[in-house]
Amino acid sequence: MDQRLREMPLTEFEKKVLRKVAEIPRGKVATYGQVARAIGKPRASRAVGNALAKNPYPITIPCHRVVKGDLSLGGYTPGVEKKRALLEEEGVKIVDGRVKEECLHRF
DNA sequence: GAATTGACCAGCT
DNA sequence: AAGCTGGCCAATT
Repeated sequence: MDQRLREMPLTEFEKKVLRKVAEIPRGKVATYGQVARAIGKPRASRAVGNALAKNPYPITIPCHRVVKGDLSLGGYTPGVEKKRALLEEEGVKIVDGRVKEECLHRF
């Protein structure tokens, strides 16, 4: 429990990630690679996933709008099925576990 | 301070 | 086409 209270000093990198993800419009999704590139670190897709996994602001940051570069759902700590349901409810079309390219948000 | 992990990506076999 | 390996970034142990 003090683990959470311990500290939450978001680094610049994380802040950029959260900001980009937060600006993704409803009904659209972005890939980790896209987000990583948008913040100036095209090879930091992993760190992006980590930032969301820690999820400093679960309400401010709709992490479910971030998918893998292969357009597959990717991962989701609470449950991938939940993620798929949320995206579909937001208007994202998912076929065979893959998000439609037209649903990708362009930065 | 080194080694391991994690919601990944691209390239090679 | 599917599976494996290496590489990259930040955080945790």
